[in-house]
Amino acid sequence: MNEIFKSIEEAKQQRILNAAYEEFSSQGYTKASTNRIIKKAEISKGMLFYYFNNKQELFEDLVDIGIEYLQTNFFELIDEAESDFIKKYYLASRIKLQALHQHRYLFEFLGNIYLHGDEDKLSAEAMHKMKDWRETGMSRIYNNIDTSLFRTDLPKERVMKLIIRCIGGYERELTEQFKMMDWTKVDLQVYWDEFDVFLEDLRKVFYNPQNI
Amino acid sequence: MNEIFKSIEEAKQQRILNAAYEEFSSQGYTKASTNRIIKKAEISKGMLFYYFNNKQELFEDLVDIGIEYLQTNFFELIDEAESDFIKKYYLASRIKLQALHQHRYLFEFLGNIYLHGDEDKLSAEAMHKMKDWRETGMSRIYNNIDTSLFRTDLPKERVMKLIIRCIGGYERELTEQFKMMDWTKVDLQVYWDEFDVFLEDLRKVFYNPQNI
DNA sequence: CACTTATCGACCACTGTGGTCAATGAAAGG
DNA sequence: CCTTTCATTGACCACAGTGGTCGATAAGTG
Repeated sequence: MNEIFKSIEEAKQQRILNAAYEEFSSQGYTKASTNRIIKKAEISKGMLFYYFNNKQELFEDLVDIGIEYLQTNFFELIDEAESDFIKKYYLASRIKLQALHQHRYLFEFLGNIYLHGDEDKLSAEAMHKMKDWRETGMSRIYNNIDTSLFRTDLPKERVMKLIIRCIGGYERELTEQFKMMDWTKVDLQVYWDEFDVFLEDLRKVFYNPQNI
Repeated sequence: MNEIFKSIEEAKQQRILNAAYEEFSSQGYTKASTNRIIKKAEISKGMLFYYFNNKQELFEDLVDIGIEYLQTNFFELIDEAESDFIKKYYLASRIKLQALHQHRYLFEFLGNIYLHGDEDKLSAEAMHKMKDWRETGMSRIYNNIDTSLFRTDLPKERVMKLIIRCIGGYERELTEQFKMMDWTKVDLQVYWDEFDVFLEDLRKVFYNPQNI
């Protein structure tokens, strides 16, 4: 798909990808600056346009590469068979953090495309891929849930929504904290321990006491 | 403080304020464009620099005006005496929505100043005012909570955190939905009804059954 | 009438944009 | 060894957008 770029030194690829993901995810397509990207990636201007012919193609390649990466390094690692929702979500979070470690801004990049109104920069094919990827990915997490574990005084769907909101709120707190520091160097164990406590609380609150 | 601006037609003031809040909150100080502001506010370039001498002063005035507005139209309306946390949070949300109706991007503007790294554009006085405003405002909501209403099998603080995360997640869902549509014209009653159901669920889940 | 105040947008110097390309170094092949 | 191919650079370009100015008016006031 882009032989030249894919044939260069892996570390350099990563530097360019991460710089570009960060720039596009924070600025959106139009305001993203190729100059800032090359500065952050520490390559010359000529090289960027040698690897990717222009801004548009760079963007398209980023989407393709990103989708493929998450496909193999996130969604496919989620255990569809696991039916305990909280456990499954926990495992998914761990995998997500693993992926974030390598491509810190990838999730933000793909998530913000629609937010920035950059859909029109996507080829019909890429758009289809993204939709597909999103749906099958989500279904991997949200399907095959054993709702009989839930407390019974509330409708299943509402329990599930509450759980999702709680975890979402927690994730948001964490990422906001992490934004401040160089979290690739932070000892994550502390945070995982806190996370464990949090999930136990969730169990106590949202599961049927018999099933804890 | 800025007599010229404050003496003009109220509707025009609002148009300018909203346009500026939107621009600064989404772009940050440096990237915010006065050209886009005047276009959105439908005034001429000359007028903007007639009311506010330059970009910097415009920004400072926005902060001052915003803080004052939220002081009288948000924080002071919160009933400090209310000790039922869920009820209080509900009332605060209603007041917030009321305020959002008039200045849609004000909360975002003030909230994002630090995020965008625009603290240096603030005078020491404004900085102090903001800190003060934040702290007393927050304490108005989070102080004087009757934690004896909470379920007793979890530490109070953890129950409270869970509640906050749930409501935060819910608010986020809503604002993301609202971003898509012109929500100043939406019938909000539907959403308030849903919100009521949601809060009842929270009660059931996080309060001691005796106290529901 | 004069004098002040409100309003406009063409204009300015300047910065940053995406993209090009002639020049050079490095590697490979015969 | 020379030639050809590939990798790499950054000065350079036309252009778009920037914050800010200012002389020309129009509107109001006394």
